[in-house]
Amino acid sequence: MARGINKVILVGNVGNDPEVKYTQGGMAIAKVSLATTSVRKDRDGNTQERTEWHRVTFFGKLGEIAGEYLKKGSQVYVEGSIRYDKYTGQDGIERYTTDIIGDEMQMLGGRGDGRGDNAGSSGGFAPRRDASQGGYQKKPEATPAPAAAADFKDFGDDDIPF
Amino acid sequence: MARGINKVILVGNVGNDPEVKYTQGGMAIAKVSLATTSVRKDRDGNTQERTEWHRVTFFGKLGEIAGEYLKKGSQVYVEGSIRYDKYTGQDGIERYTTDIIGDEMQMLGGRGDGRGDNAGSSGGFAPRRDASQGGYQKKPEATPAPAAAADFKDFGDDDIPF
Amino acid sequence: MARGINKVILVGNVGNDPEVKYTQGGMAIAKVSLATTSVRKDRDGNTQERTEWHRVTFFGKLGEIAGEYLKKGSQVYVEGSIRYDKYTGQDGIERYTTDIIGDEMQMLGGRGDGRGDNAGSSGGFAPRRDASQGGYQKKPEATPAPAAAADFKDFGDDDIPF
Amino acid sequence: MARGINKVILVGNVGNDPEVKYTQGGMAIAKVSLATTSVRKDRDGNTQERTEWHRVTFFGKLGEIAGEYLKKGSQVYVEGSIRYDKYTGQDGIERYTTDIIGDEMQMLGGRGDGRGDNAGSSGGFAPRRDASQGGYQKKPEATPAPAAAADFKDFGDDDIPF
DNA sequence: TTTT
DNA sequence: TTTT
Repeated sequence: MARGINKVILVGNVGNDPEVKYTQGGMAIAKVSLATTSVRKDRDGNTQERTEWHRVTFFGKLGEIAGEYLKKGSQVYVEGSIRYDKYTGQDGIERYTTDIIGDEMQMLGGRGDGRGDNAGSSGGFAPRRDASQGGYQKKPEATPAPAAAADFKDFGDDDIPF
Repeated sequence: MARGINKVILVGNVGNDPEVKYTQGGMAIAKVSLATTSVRKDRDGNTQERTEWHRVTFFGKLGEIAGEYLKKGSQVYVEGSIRYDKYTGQDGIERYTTDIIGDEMQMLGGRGDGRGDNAGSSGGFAPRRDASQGGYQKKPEATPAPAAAADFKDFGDDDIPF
Repeated sequence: MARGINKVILVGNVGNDPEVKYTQGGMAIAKVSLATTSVRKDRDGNTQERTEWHRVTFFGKLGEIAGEYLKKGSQVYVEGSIRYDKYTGQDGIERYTTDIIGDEMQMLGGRGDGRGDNAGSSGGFAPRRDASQGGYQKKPEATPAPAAAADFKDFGDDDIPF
Repeated sequence: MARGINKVILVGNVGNDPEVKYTQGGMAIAKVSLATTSVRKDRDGNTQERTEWHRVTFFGKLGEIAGEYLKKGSQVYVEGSIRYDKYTGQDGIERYTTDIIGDEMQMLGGRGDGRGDNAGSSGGFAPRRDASQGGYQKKPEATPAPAAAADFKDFGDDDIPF
């Protein structure tokens, strides 16, 4: 019986173009690193800065959207949960990983790349140019058109009046 | 184009047994009041306490679960969004309402009712006894068995490995 | 005794330049409207869009920062709580208001990549030009220099190692 | 310049009595494991359950409160941030840890009805009996009386009217 | 290691 | 209207 809430909310900048691969069943898995930086004053009055790099994974349709629209430098809102895994490396040593499994994503800042070279775009968010070659594995079949970059939230129950 | 995040997280105690009604299409709509109380010290060192009463609405399957399992006094986690509405009363005066539209709910505290009279129950959360008469409107048709009280989160994509 | 969590997380666009006033004790109170828009498909496959306008209030130092840095159109992250109030208008009619009391704020989108080509700028977010005249009431005394626009989070305990 | 939001919200059950130690400066550091369990149906209709064990650390006053009031089995709400660290073990191997740094905590479920029959108790949550011996290190000096177990949120600015 |  |  389920017990508990495991929720993560991140706003940060993506450190790399997404890596996208597909399961045998054709489900997309997109991975990015996401940086969140915080500042504080230490007791000497000096400003201290610290950056956490989150490994964020998106599955399914959201993985496809992330693979299309996120790129190095994008500022993004991510909501998801923390997942801890353990594996044994080829060297026989047990290692641990922590991943954020994203279940909602929203691009921020209009022209989130900051390279500003897509002037003339009416919206600000464009698919990455190399998206069709991107990732390290092709999707085996035709990709359904990604949902508008708009809001990536899944609205489950179509009956619900907003 | 969607822009924005509108997210509310509440943990509080329910002030009343849920009111449940059904749309013509058979969708459940459950409403409860939820109290969240905060304390702080004022500048005189006195403890000040303030309670907010949130109007929480659950639609669809979650509405059915809420109608079955929540009752006056239940401690509950609710995640949802804020919705503002405006209507004109019969007196011709415009009025405004604020509702929390719940899209996740989880009961807290094991036997959240405190009436402890359902001894023998193996779990602690039992449907309200009067659920079948509850609310102010009957559901027009047979209610599908509610999901286990367990975890009320909708897991959208069955492909996603946890 | 306090019971409950009342937390709101918003990402949206500001609808107006902030209104700032000061209490007799000199505490800033800044108010803005913040829009969050969501989209969904209705059962006919049409895209439906709905915008909520949140009334957001910032107190104290955060109110000063909001008053300086937010302006109409700013995209912003806000974390806070919901507060419901009731008052009786001059017409003798009871009315209700809902406000989001912000306790954390972070500006978004301002060339978040850091590769900005206007090197020499300290960061991308500039105070509003008319900030010194802004608002509808002056602060009675000298304003302490606002914290760097950077991260508006209050780090309470200086002892805590990040 | 700070950029980003790194926020975690957990509701779960504590797996062990807290371990509390103190820095040379006398600051408490309390650590607990917190379990969050989720369920979902796999594609064969079988119920799958998965538990994440979060390492949660509380510093300062909140660490003292956690050390006093949390115990194995407690249900608790925690809000904080994720922190990743890397260290080299005595075996010379680099290892990584992930911790949740708690900055708000609230105990849940403590006889949420309030009609409790052990009148005379001040409230439902009692300090752990062995708190004075608890943890694996003593605090070097007198502990300031912990804040009421009530609400552990730090209200920063005493001027703020709720 | 928790909880249901 | 809840809860402590």
